Amino acid sequence: MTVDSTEAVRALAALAQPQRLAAFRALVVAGPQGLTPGAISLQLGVAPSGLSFHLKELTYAGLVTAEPRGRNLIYRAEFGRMNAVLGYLTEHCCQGAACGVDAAACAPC
Amino acid sequence: MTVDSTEAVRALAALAQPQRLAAFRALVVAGPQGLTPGAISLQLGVAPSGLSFHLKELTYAGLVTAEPRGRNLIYRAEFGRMNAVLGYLTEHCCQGAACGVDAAACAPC
DNA sequence: TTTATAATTCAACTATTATTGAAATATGGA
DNA sequence: TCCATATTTCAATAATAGTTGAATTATAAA
Repeated sequence: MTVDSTEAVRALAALAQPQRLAAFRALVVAGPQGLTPGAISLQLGVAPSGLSFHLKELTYAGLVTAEPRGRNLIYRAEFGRMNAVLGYLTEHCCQGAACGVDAAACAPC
Repeated sequence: MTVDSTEAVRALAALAQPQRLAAFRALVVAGPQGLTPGAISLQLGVAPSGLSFHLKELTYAGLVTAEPRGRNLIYRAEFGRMNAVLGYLTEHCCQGAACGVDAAACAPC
């Protein structure tokens, strides 16, 4: 999976906000099991309506998905998309220059 | 070199704008030689005053530096910083989950 | 010293994004 | 059916970001 520059900008914008980055990180930690907005709201101490706005931004950027489950929604991080964004940045950060990337920085995955 | 979440947000915000991402990419391609604002302005077709604003954002985020040279400025991409941002995202994208990162995505560097 | 060039700064304006609280929608359980 | 819970939507507002063109600063060259 790859991402073009417009999609990259969208994803970067989605993550470029403290609460959204925190929400995304929480979803990353939660893994495939995902989290409900209520759980995220509680965990981060953000108002539900504000969180809903932010989750919509992340969804629009393709970084998370939502699945209805009873009267909850389960939000999950879209790891494939996030990796595609990382791929875009890696590729365009290194083009035409020895950029000294430490392979170890990639290893934790 | 590493980056905390505040610095990561700052860098993401700096790149989350089409003209800035384009300017940064141009500087990455230019490598250590760097580019003057005039050259970037010409290359991307952006107004000098607008470009100056955008370059200031990138500088504030630590992603570029400026060095005076005669009556020009030479802007250069800060590869170390960019890699630190990539490191932050990689680390926090993978935490607690098998995220299926393709090692090849890291290889181009 | 004067002139031309490179870039930034500033002010005014427009557009986008974020926050808040109240109202709406929908589901599950009593 | 009725009530409580989970979440979203909406409207109003506040804050931040981006654009434009004119003015400013500083350097180099004539």
